[in-house]
Amino acid sequence: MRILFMGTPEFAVPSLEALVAAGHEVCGVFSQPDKPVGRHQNRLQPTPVKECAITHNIPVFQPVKMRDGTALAQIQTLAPDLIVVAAYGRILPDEILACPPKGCINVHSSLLPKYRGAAPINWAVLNGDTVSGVTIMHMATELDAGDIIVQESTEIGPDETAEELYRRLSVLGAGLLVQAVSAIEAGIAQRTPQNGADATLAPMLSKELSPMDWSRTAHALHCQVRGLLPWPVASTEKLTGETIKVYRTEETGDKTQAQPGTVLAAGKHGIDVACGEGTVLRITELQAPGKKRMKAADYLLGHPIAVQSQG
RNA sequence: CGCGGGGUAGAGCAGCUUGGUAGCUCGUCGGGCUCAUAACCCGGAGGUCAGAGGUUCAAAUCCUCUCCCCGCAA
Repeated sequence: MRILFMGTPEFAVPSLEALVAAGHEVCGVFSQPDKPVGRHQNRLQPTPVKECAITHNIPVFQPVKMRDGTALAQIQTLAPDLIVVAAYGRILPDEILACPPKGCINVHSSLLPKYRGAAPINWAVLNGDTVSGVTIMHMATELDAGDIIVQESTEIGPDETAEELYRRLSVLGAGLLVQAVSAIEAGIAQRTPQNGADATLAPMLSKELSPMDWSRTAHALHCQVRGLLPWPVASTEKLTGETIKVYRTEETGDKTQAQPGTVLAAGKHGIDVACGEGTVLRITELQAPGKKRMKAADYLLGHPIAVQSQG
């Protein structure tokens, strides 16, 4: 099938690779415009999807605007049977959605109608969900609200981070996408409307989500730490005065009478901090300003933290 | 050349302002204590101070350039 692919970050790469590997004719790739990334703000970086497209000699298009007609004209010239969107980061106007004869489908990293929006994987982990998944659906005018073609769930491990789940779902989504495309090609694709009443939103993340409130339970904080990876990362300045990013934690299962935020222990196992409802969270990996990410035990060798008296 | 922080023993850090014996904690090795130990005591090994050049009687420290790492931005 002749397919136009739209995607931007790493998540979309396995889907693009899978379509190519499945023998579909990917006639073009849309990706977000190159942006300065990282330390060299003077240099533009291609998106992961663009880099992948180039290795397969697929023409790349990076329209700045989707609604000024040029994007539509390019699509009409490419004349795809189907448009596949995976984390493109743009809302497509109706005239584009209506363009390809087989329609537009989307790879979304949640079990829709839960977690419509930009950051479904992170929010699933932040909320302490134990199940996540991928949905392939038709695209509708309303964001992530289209009819579901196929869906597959997967368990979220108790210590799994959003970053790890992201990688797993990108692969899961790629496989499911190829199934869906085959079904569409064969004319046997399912089409199940979403129950809009069950819909929840997963908005973009921000640094405001980073600070850790030690009066929350160890479990809630553990979810916060896992869910905010790889960005913006949970942080606390209560321990040392400087802002420490917290990369990995464990729920100790211990109980304490100490005030939330009290450092109960600091040693080679990590830093144990009292949390809400008498629970205890152990920080095992962190990052100090200007430093690399390191084991909490290593950090302590050069930055002793006083264990506070419990009260 | 976007702004800022950093590179010192296997790990995490101090020392640099004011040049003059390479320091701390942990790990490691050996010995001791102990029923025993991740505990404690004694002793040892381990560093071209990121690299190159310069100033100087003398550079981890001051000057110049290069490389690498981290944060800011998403």
